[in-house]
Amino acid sequence: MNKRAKVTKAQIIEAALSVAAEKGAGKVTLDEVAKVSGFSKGGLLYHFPSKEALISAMVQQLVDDTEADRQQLLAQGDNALTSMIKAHARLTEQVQGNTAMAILAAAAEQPGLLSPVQQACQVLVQDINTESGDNPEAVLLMLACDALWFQDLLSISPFTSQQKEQLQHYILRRAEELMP
Amino acid sequence: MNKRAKVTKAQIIEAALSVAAEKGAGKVTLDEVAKVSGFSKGGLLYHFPSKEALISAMVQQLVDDTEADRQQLLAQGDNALTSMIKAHARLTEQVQGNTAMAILAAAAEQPGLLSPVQQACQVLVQDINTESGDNPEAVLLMLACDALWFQDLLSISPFTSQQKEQLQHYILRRAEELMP
DNA sequence: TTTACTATACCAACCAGACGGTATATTATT
DNA sequence: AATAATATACCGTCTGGTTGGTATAGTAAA
Repeated sequence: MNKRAKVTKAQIIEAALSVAAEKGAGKVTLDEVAKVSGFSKGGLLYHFPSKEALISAMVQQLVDDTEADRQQLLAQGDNALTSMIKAHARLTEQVQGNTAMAILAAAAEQPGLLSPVQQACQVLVQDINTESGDNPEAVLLMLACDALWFQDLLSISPFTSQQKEQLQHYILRRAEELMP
Repeated sequence: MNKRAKVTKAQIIEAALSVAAEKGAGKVTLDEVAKVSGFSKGGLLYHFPSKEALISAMVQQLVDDTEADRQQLLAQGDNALTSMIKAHARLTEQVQGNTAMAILAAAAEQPGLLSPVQQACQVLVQDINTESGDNPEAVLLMLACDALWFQDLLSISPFTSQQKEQLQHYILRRAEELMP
């Protein structure tokens, strides 16, 4: 797969994510993605052999991006818990914060497409448990962080952005206390 | 609205929830719901003037049921935080645990349909903050509880059911310590 | 108590448009 | 020229929604 195809694929995925964000996770149709991306429907199906393949790629990109962020933070010396928290915060702050919409699009299309996400979650929990010596407090902080993310994803967050930031700082501080 | 209509509406909603759970949140079509519920498509549209109205009713039922549970626990003397945690646990344990699928179905159809959920969340946070004197620890416990629920909803939970139970107990214990 | 009327609850058939996907043609790139 | 990339034109199916109608139940007048 050369560079041009990669760029095109990325554009298509980005368009699909924005459709999901604006019209609803279940409204990701090939016609609409074609219109938004500027490519024709035939063009989409050249790069992704089916709609399912497209959504699967969206999910994979989300998983890969998040994992890359986390690995980078780990390499900088952060522990598993704080790196996870920071990686999540980055996802939320993203200017084009639609990346996570892949999850809802997959849940709408076929829940089975989410298994890469589950696997990534399992690895994460394992890492955190190993590092914290199975301290449930660590998992609790991870879950709280997750919830803020889920709430944003569904646009049901009861917090203002400032409150969310404060909460994230609070969680991060607690994590640092926990794993010095 | 008399009893018969109420029963029929409930049956339709139940069928819609099971379709969402089995086929995916975006696959809730009138045809499929008609087939599963045993009513005709015309019958559905007699009770719910549009698909959107049906999904909206699903969301409202979820909000109402949860709020009823919570109020009952509050009346028994529980505080806002522990009653919320217990109400969430009940939702998860429900034999026909599809109720929460309303959220994903709404996210698939039109994200705006989720605003009742957001309002309910706001009330919840307000109650918890008032009772705890704005102690962020209380919100943190609420979020952790939420996350377990979201993970189940999307079938991406990295925990076994036993681990989930343990975590819920841990959260509940912490909540009781926090608000004696 | 029968009869006429009305409202509720539901259904089968249909429609116009949207859907995912295919087949084929056309244009760029190498 | 050969291959990769994109566009156009369709096709069969499914979609949300409409229509006209039926059966049942209640209600009121005779």
